[in-house]
Amino acid sequence: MRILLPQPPLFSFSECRWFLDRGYDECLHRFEGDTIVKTVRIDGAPLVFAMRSQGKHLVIEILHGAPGAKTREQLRSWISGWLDLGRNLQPFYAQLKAHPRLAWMAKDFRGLRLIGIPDLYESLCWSIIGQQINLAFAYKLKRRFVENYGESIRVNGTRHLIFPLPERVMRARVEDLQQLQFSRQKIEYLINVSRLIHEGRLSKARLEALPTAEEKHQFLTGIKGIGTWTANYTLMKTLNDTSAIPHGDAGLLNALLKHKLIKDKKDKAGIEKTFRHFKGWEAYLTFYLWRSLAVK
DNA sequence: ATCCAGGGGTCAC
DNA sequence: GTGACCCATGGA
Repeated sequence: MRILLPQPPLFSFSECRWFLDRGYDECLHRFEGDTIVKTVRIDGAPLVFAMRSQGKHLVIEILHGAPGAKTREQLRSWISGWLDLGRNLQPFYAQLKAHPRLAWMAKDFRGLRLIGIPDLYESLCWSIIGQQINLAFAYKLKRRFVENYGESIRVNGTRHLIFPLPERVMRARVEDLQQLQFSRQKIEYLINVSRLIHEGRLSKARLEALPTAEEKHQFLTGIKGIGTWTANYTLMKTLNDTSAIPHGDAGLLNALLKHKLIKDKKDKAGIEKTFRHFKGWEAYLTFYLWRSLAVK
């Protein structure tokens, strides 16, 4: 009962693996050789799948979860969004190759896709958890969050963690989360977002229904704990908006400095000038710039 | 020891 | 609308 997904042009599983396997303590997926094993929720139900690249396809196997036709189709669609498989990267590569300082990335990172976080709740929680702290610590906090409030599923003797449901986090005790080294603000934001999602006042569908990026941005920043960085990060990672820029992002600024595209971190003109060459592909440029921090 | 982390809210001016 | 301050802790 395998699912086959054709690999689009300008897609490289090994390039995408860079992001998925960067050495951080990721608790929602892991690699076993060339195979990634990941947990997701499909219609709220936990599912564990394995995926590897084979020839011209991605081969997916469901290890846990109802393998019905509907689930398979939903998983296929989920993975397509996660790896941004439906995107034609040709225009982005044309712009990238024309850039005097960054053209090399088109060759060196060829086939790297914007790896997303299709689940809005997971995306917002991760943004809140990761705010202001270094990534190693952020992954530690995420693991504690998932281990304490999520579910765990055993497949062939291995334990797999499933991201928590908002209803559970909504009822979490502040003291318990403080024990896990969450700051009072992060706890407040997490519980509040959990409530909004659980009550249906905030959902991916509701967000997608808003006609413009500005309205989506406004809707998100109206929520406590979600500022301009998180709003744009969400548009980029969850709604696959290739025009979104996570303004103020530390990694983005460091990469722009590294490639001498800005003179300091307040150089708004330099930032604007750089992104002007990548209209419609700002999120991809950002993702490639993050990638560039890991080389040389 | 000091500064920065894949920020955001609050408050003073 | 801008800037100082706080949150909390880890890592370099």
